[in-house]
Amino acid sequence: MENREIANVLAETADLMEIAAEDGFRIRSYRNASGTIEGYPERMADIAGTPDRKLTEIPGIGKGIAAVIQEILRRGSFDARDKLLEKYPPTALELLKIQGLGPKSIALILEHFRISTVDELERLCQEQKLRELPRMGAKLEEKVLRSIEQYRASTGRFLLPFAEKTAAEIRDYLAATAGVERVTVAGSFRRGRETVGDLDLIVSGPEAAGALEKFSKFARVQQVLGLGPNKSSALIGLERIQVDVRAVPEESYGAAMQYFTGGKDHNVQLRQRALRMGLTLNEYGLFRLDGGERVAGADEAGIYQALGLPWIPPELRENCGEIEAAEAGNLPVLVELDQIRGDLHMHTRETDGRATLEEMAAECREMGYEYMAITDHSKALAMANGLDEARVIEFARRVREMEMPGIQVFSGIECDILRDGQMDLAGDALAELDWVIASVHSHMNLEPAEMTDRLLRCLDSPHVRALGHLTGRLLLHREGYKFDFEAIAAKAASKGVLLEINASPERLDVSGALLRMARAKGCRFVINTDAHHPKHLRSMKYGVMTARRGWLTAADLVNTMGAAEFAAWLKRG
DNA sequence: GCCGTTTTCGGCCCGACTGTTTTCAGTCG
Repeated sequence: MENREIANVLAETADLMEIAAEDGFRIRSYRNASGTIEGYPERMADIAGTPDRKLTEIPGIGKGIAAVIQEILRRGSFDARDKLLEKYPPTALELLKIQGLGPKSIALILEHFRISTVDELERLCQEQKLRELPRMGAKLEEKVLRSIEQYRASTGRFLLPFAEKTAAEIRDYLAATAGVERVTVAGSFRRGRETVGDLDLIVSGPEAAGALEKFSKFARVQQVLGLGPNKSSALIGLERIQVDVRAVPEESYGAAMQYFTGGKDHNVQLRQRALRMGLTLNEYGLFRLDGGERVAGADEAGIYQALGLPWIPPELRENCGEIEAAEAGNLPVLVELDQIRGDLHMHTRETDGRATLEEMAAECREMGYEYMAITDHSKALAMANGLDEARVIEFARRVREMEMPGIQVFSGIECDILRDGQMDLAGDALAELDWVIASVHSHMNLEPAEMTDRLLRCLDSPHVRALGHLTGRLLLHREGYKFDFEAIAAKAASKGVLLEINASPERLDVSGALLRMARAKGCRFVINTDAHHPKHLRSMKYGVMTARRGWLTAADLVNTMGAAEFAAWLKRG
């Protein structure tokens, strides 16, 4: 059993304990343990299986939870969890995902109504039954109905780390088949979409058809949806993500990649272009209309070339001008992951991060960065133990004095933007720092005009160098807040304030389309991970994909600069 | 339930908003 699975069991149990109104601190211990285990570099199973090692070595894991982990490793669950699952339907956990309903409300609802699904909850609201319960009224019913809508819109889509991990597992599994030469992930994942609905894999080689058979026997298959000589589909894992695997002949490999990478509209444009040239394009290749002679198909670039175009990077294939740009020779040279020289937004234990300053710095250095910035929270974020002026200054001193050869560490802050647009920290404290990101973490439901004014106002602070996770969107969870993005981008450009491309796979909150708009207004950008743990630093790749979807080049970003150049840029008054 | 230690138990994260109240519980971040 993998750490992630153990962490899931513990986190779910914590949710159930919350519904059961158990002691809050005990619940927190379970949550803490879950987080620790998820990010722990060694497998729990290995530690538990080594005679002279103890799970209690791990901070946050004491005797109680160590025993629980042992039990989970043995049988997938544990006693206290089983008892909770007898008391509450397993779907109680699903109800917790509805924004606006917390554990107390769910416990109350489950006590009074025999419901177990989101559909039934919806009916309760529609029939105005919720208001029969204490402290629940019409407003809440409306709110829950809205939340259910949002919840439904997000189910069936998946965040990139899960999609990536699943795709890699299946790719490796299929690639290990004799006679399979190539296995590649296509689809929206290849285009770098922020979330994916399903996975498309293309397989080729003399035994490609055998790989389809093998795929249907993959250990994590929940349900086989179809299995033929050319294609197999299945739902994978408890999450039931649909995975389609297609076997194609070698000479069609590029055509299949092109066809199944999409996007749909890009492909329509491309096929129309082919027709105008007396050609026809499908997933098997590019052929002459008269006579059917094959023109291209083995590799993707050959297809574009035969259509009179340079190869177009997948991230651009959304039919938003990329074919015209390709034709005119104006495709941008998109930024690449290995051009990123530093990460400028991360947290430590000083506030709500899970690792120390030194641990974060060591990992950044390990990743080959030349520089980095520590940006913990400011005091308005009380739940994260945000820094006040005195702690900011003291912490900045520690950052500067830290011994970490090989990487330059800038002192920074992620400073809250208060409701009125003022910075959460006094100007003279901010002036002590090398780097200030301004972010919204509260009052996210302001009227658009008020939110716009708030953000415009914060741009007047001379200390602000970047706007952090500008739209506030949490993928599959929360919409971004409403404001006049163009106005903010225009002012940020004129003030020389960067827009952050937040690479956290739960955010990626500034879409490619918005990035393009901002770039047209003259904005520059920084890609940051907002890491709360060293492993989160590896999310940089998602930010780069998003930047590429925004047509950005290395020159549009500041963290592609070398350390000296970036330091000089920081110092510009 | 964990931690640290004062080795046997107390501290652990809290402010603001919302909707429902009529003084506050629940939720969120």
